[in-house]
Amino acid sequence: MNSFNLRASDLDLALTLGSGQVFHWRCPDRVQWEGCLGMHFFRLARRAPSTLSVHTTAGPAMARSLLRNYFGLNHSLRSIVKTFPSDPLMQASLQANVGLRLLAQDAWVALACFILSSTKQIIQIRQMVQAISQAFGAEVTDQSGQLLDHSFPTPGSLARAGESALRACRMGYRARFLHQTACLIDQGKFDLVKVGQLALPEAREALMQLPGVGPKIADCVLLFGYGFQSAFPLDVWMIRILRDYYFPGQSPSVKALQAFANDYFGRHAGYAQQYLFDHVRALDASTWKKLVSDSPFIPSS
DNA sequence: CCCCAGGTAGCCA
DNA sequence: TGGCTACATGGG
Repeated sequence: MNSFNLRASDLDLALTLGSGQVFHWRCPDRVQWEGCLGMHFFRLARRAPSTLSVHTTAGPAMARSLLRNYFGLNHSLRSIVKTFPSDPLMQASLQANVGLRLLAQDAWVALACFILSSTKQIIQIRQMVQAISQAFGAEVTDQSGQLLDHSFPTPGSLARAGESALRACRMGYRARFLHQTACLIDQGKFDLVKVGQLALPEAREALMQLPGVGPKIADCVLLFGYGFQSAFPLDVWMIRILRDYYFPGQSPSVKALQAFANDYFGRHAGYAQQYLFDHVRALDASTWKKLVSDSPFIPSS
C-alpha cells in the first residue's frame, strides 16, 4: 500500500465519516477510518491538526485527487458555514460539529444507500450496506493478496443478484426497490449521469421516477451524491427539529417546512441541515426539551 | 410486549 | 391534493 500525508484543514474524520450522510466507513479502533472509494481501499487517520495520514491501494496522485474531491478540500468550510443563520440552535450545532464536512459521494452509492435507509436506524443502514458489499461487492486486496475490504456493489451486480438474494441481506421490503432500481440503471433505462446535468427541480423529479425514491430520498441523493447543496432532506428528525424549534406550537405541514428551510438556511441549506441533524440526534431528550423551551421563535405575548 | 427508525407506494375520499 | 396504512426488520 502507498502511504503519504495529506493536508486537510477543517476536517474531522469521525464527525464526517460517522455522520448520517455515509454508511460504509468503519472505525475499528477510534482512530483509523477504513473504506473504499470505487475500487480503491483507504485507511485514514488524523496525524496533525491540518494533516491526514493516508494508506491506500491507489496510486498517490490518484489518491490525493480522489480524497480532495470526496472531502471537498478545495472548498472553504469557514466560508460555507458563514452563510448559515445565526439563531442559537444553528450556532450550537456549529460549535458541536467543528470539522464536519459534506462529502461528494458517488451518485449510485448514495442512491442505493438511501433507498435502504427508509424507516431504519443509521446503525442498521450500516449493517445492510456492509452485508450487500460483502455479498455482491468486489474483493479489494493489497499486493500480497490480503483481503482489505469489499467495494460497493455495482448496479449490474445487484441486478444479477436478484431480489431474493438481496432480501437475504435483511433489508426487507427495500429489496424490491433496490433491485428494480439497479436493473433500470444496469439496463440503461435510467441515466444517473444525465440527472447531474439537470437543474435541481428537474433532477429531483427524475430521481423520484425510480422505485423506492420519494422526495426525501431524492433530496439526500441530490445533496450527498450530486452536490446540490441547497437540497434539504426532510426526515423525521428534521421535521421534528423544524416544528419544535422554529415553529413552536404551530405544527406546519411538511410542504410549508420545505419552503421555509430552503429560504431560511440559505445557499448551503443542505449543509446546514446536516449540522442540525447530527447535533440534535446526539442530544438527550431533556437537553432538547430545554433548547426548545428557550427557542427565540416562541411568539412573545 | 411496546415504540420507533434519515419513507414510499397505493388506495381512498 | 391530503390523509391513512402496509411494508420487514431490529434496536432500545
